Amino acid sequence: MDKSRPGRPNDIAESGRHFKPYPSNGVCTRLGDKWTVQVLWRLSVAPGRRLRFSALKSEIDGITQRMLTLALRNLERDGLVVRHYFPEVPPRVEYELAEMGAGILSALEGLNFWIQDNLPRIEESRRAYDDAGP
Amino acid sequence: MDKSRPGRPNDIAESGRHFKPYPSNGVCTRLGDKWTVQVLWRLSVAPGRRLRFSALKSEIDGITQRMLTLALRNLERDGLVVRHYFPEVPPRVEYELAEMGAGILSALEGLNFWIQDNLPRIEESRRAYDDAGP
DNA sequence: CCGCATCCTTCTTGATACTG
DNA sequence: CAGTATCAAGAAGGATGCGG
Repeated sequence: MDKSRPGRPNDIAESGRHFKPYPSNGVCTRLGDKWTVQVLWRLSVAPGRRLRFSALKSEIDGITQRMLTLALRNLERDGLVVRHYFPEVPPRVEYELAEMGAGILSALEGLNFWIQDNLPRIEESRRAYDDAGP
Repeated sequence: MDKSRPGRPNDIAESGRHFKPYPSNGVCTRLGDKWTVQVLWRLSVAPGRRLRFSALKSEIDGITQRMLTLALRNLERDGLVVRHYFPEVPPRVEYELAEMGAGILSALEGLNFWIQDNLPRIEESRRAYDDAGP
């Protein structure tokens, strides 16, 4: 299990066309990460459910090239997104929301509504807890 | 913004009764972490929606005292769980699932079903992707 | 344009010992 | 029993440079 290496960052996560996927591969973990749901959402509202890499990058505020690439690779690997590569010059790559990708977004609607309805109360609870403070 | 300290771990996250909450405080981030949903789930199926700290700890396989404490503190702060402290000897503490805690579990049902239905296909997609590559 | 490599920082989790 | 404190390690995210 390679317990040998000391505590530096891993910096695994890719190499060549077939990258090494994230160590944490649970579905919920992926949905909880910083960018994945945003990527799925942007694709779902795009015409033809497709967007170029650069379009995604400019629509998602604050994402870096590296993190967008990683998110897309993991989504592709899971079958939630399809990658279309056009070997032109300069190259063009489009990402398309797959059936399963649309499905998981629907499955998230209930949670989405709940959060919209309850976030104010959660934030109030946090304020109260913090004010009671140390 | 205190950029001074070099790249060692933070080890923030608590101190005294009022701990310092996780920096990432989005609801989805919390749900994506390793233990929170498990804790909510165990409480929801317990009689009276209540369990002692030690009961939770023994029911959730692999969780450490530290991580259980942190998960419960964050849930309490968000108003999803209520902490009942009994100053006996030895002390007893019970955690109760609050209304909002039950609500978020219901909101997660759709996602839960989706994952059950689609996990086999996701795993197959992962195998195919990994096999195709180097 | 798209994306990989490298380096670095921050966040999250774990192991262990100790206490009211 | 139910925590706190401390140390350590692993994983996620960001900045930047290079290349087909």
